[in-house]
Amino acid sequence: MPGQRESQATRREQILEAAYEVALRRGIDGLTVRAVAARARLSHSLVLFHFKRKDQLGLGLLDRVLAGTLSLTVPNEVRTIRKPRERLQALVDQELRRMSGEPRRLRLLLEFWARGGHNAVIRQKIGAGLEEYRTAFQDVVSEMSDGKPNRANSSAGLAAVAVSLIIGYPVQTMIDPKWVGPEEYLASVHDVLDRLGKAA
Amino acid sequence: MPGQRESQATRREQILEAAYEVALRRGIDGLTVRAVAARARLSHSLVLFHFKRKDQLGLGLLDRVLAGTLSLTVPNEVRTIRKPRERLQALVDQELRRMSGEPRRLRLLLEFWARGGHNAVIRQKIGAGLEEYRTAFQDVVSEMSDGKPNRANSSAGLAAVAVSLIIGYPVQTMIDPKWVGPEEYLASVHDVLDRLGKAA
DNA sequence: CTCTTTATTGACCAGCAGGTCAATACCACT
DNA sequence: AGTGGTATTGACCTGCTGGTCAATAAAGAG
Repeated sequence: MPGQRESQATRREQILEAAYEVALRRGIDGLTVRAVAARARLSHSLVLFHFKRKDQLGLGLLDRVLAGTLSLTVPNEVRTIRKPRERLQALVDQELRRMSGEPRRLRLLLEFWARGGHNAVIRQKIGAGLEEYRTAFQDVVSEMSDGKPNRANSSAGLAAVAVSLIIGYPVQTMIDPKWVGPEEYLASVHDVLDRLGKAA
Repeated sequence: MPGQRESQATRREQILEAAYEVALRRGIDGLTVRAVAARARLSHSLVLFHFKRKDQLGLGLLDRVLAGTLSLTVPNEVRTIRKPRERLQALVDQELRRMSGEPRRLRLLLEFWARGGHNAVIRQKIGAGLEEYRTAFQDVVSEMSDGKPNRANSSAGLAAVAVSLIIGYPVQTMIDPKWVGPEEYLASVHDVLDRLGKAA
């Protein structure tokens, strides 16, 4: 006996929300069609009706996670900083704190990330998000090699390094939270970036 | 009808080797008792005989992976470098290349890492390996804040940053291999580390 | 040679997974 | 009121999973 009807769009959204919560708690392994359905108080057939296959549900969830993590918004306070070096610093600072702020979501992204090694679609999706993220970074600091461009401050390499520094901390933290505090890590990062671009 | 007999130790090793190969190809999801048994040309009951539970097999495999990735051996050429800054550089260089050298193994570690979020035993094991790894790093560069120790070159924070830089590159690479080449990345890292510790 | 121990196997089981399908109730339109 | 499309459901199927168990063969002890 069918229950309450809903529009396609809102149901999909509701299911994705349930999937997100399930994945946060039980991990991607625990992301079973039936678990999601139970969480959303729906029959598991209905979930399969809206997302034809299970992987489509997973990919939908991945989009959600990517939008939450690998999307860089540069606030005006940062954009208006004149010195590119300080701009980069402020941005790294902001993103590091943002990533650390929601560790469970990042952990979920990391799970997808690892699976990207065996799943081409996942790899491609994350690749697109990551490229966009790095490019945004690159744009913000593109003028850093200002005048004397050498191989070392290639903006592409610099963006990659920045990403490493940003995701590196929460990734280490999720394995042992009580190692280095964020202040200590950020201090080292600051010190490293601070001297970047200055002539020796 | 039982087949060839083997000593406990060698069989365990053989099974672990098979598990490693299976996990490399199919990922941890694909790491099923039967798949491992088939790979080792054994009955799946025998695998369960040597590793009482499936998770014990997984943990044994994790030990193997950790020993291969998060163990730092400092060669004499590096240890005898006099300036701590150059020593750190050489070490980061070596480790970055080593990690990038066997990307599939690092990918497997990353899978375990992600699962560490939901599994306390895994988290603890990786935590121990990671701590050892960082400590070794810390020891090598402990004299960097040489004379004028400020909060920025706290060796703990510096070790964490180094680890971020090292694992950050192959982790990004495994998602899109054709972004920044290792030379470009290493150049940026060099540049960043090169200026570390120099007075402004 | 016998007896015990132990590594090995195939048969079997229960549980849960994803997926299919016919039946059904709700809604919009005429 | 009737009609058709569609969201929703429960029952069902098949395949694979981890795990158990009794039977069996090899090896060693006496």
